[in-house]
Amino acid sequence: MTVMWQCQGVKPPAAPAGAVRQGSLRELNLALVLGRIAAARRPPSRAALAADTGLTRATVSAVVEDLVAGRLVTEAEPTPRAGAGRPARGLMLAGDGPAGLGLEINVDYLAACVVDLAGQVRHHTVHRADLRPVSPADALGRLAELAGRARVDANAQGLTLAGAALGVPGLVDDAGRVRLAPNLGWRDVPVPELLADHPPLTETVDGVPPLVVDNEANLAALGELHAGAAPGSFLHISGEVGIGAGIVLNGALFRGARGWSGEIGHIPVRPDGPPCRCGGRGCLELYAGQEAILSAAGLAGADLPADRASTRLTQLATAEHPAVLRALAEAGTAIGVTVASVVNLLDLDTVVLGGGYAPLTGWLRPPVLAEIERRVLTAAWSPVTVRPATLGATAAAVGAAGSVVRRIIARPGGWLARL
Amino acid sequence: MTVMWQCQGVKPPAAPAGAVRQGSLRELNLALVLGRIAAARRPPSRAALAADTGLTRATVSAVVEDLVAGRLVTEAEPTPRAGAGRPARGLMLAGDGPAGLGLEINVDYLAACVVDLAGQVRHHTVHRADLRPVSPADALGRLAELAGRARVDANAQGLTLAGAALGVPGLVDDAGRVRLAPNLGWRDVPVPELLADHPPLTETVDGVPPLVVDNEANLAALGELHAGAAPGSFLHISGEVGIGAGIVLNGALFRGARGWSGEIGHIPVRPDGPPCRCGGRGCLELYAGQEAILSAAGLAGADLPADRASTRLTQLATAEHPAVLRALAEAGTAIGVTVASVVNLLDLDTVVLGGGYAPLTGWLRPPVLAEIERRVLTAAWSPVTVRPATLGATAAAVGAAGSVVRRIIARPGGWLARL
DNA sequence: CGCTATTTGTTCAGTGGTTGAATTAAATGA
DNA sequence: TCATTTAATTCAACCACTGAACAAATAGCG
Repeated sequence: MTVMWQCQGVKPPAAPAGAVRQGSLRELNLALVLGRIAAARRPPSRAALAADTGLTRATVSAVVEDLVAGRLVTEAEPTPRAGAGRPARGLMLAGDGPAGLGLEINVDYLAACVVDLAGQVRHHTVHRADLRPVSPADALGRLAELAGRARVDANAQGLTLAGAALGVPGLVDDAGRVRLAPNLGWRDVPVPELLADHPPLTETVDGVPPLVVDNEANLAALGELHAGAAPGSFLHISGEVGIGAGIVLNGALFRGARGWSGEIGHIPVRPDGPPCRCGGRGCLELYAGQEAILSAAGLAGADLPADRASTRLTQLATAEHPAVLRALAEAGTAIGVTVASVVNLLDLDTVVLGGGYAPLTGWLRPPVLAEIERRVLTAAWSPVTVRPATLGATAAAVGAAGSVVRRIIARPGGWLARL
Repeated sequence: MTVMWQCQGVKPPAAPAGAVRQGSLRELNLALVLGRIAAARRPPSRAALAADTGLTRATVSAVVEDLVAGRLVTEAEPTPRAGAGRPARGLMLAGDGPAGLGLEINVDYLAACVVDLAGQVRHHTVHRADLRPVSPADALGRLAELAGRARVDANAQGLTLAGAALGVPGLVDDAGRVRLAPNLGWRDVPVPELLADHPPLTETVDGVPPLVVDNEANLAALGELHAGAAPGSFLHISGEVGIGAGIVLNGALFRGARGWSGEIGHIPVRPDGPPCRCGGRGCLELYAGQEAILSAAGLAGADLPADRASTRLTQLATAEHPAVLRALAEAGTAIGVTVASVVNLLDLDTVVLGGGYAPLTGWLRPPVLAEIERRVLTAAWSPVTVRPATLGATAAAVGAAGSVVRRIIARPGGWLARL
């Protein structure tokens, strides 16, 4: 049987860096103009784009024509603008063109969502189930079903899915294989092969396989990058059962030499502390992981599902439950020590608390900031912002879908060539 | 008086990202071809470049013509090559074109060097002096004198200086101002203003001021990137009086949001450890800084100059002096704990020990590797290499000069336009 | 020695894409 | 109503790359 559902991991999609042919020029300008349209707060006119990019109005017109023909851009209706002169026709991202499918497998739920070019979430399904006892093949089967329904819904809305991304709570290699997902109990799961039986969700576009598998913390950070008002560089920490981080540098996710960056949960906080299951000692996860916080708060036996734990902690903290407050202060201090290391190393000016940490930001922020103040050499000149993630619990799925859309915006040539 | 010696810090030189005009195309291909020539091990022919880049032979010929006219490339003499067919004419970087001037101010010496396009060090002067009691203005005056002599020597060799970079052991802001250089005793030193009195070393090329001021650890890492066989991403740790790090990601130095990345010396190793002068507690510098190692080795009172300390330690370690061996093992463990954090976070596969650590690598490596093994989640699948820097004590100056040359190679358009 | 095969480098017409100026389009305001 | 103003399109000119044909320079072979 031929593999119908091609798949890959996180290897950069053949970064060109090669010859700059004649046509590359147009491709670059398509990306440039589309990027400006996407980044603009209100629909810009062709003339404004010309002034903004430095291209001629003639060129912008030609480029925009291509983008409109490719259903990536539409003209906004009568623009309410003052002043004399012919009124500008605003340009905005099309709401009925290509869209991205985002998928997520987590410990206690599956999720699928569809995001259009403009970043709107057009479909969203969450399927709650404890997936630890389920085999990877079965879990992926259920996910494919969810994805199929998402596709039908998207098509009904006039959208065309142009790719999909899947977030998993673990390490993924270049081939899309899940090397290790401890909290899910997966090890060396060949996602591409297991999905080969299922019908493809989309066709390959521009050499990019329709499904990209990535770490959920990475995808959540990407979601934050493109949903929130986050700056070009920040650290996104997701506190779930484990603690993961996505590092966004200069507007791009940094994946590391092998795509395994962001393992912040196993940064040592106290090198001589208690042993961690990773083999090290005194890892952050032992002080600020979900289990650690719950047990410090005296809620160890409650056995709450992951998303409930955070809600419960928020309730108790709001009620000023002393043990919970103490547990959160301790966790915040540990996070702060770690974040101080990261900021000293990378000089980031923003830290986003995501996942289960997001609702707890009010209690975690003070100790985190205190440690940064104490330990970061440059803190005096340049304050570090600590803020909650703007996306909710589904950040990874939305971020996954957003990453697909983002790639289209960054390289529209591929999508247009497909026509 | 007009400022004759323009200056700036580390802000990226107006990253284009803007319009891709007609001419940009040529500029990109100039950079592409020149980059391949620079990266090739033996002088490639035009035909080989065409095959390599994907451009046509016709285009490569035209591009090369421009590069030769601009003195960036020369034809190698009769290439000893076998096989039938017209013999290829190899192309190599010109040894008599533009060159970079690298400068360094450190605690106990000043240095100036000139590096040509091919990466050869064509001039090198070190002026030893304890600069702590000297005023910044005087120190910079002496440096300007050194630079002037370097320029004369370079010109005598037929080289044209196309820019300069200055490394200082401290934090530098966008304007080239040294915000803080603790070991030098500098604070808020406006390098550009202080150098305004001195004659300019070069003219502005392509909008880039002739002098760029940067942290010495950053420049040393850049030097390693382009001298050593280092891969695209690595961490370069310089152990001097303080401990600095340069982070190279995907072949580019990562500077952080404000250019202050790499402050690895103040990453907490033991959050509750002894207080550090930075205000934190248990910083790496307290366990692996030069003073810490010397005092742990029982050499505290020796008061050796910075570069002698490392030599002395090497001698004693070679002689298996027990206290020294113990001190190095402890320092290595502290470095290892910190490096493990970094590798967990960034997934780097190479760590370079530079500065004073380079000659001590034999003793530092085992404990560093041991900590990585224990604490890095992905260590089992992907080994981390720990190796000494290939450049010696002058890595920063050479790296500074190299960074100038590197910019010309990356963007030859600017240099060619100057003609 | 001369011929062929082979590979390198150049020349030249053709084409795609941007430029700049002129032109058309559509509104405001006196 | 018409001048003014700004937006968008049209079109000849130009720049850089492409592809193919051609010239150059060598090795191998009879």
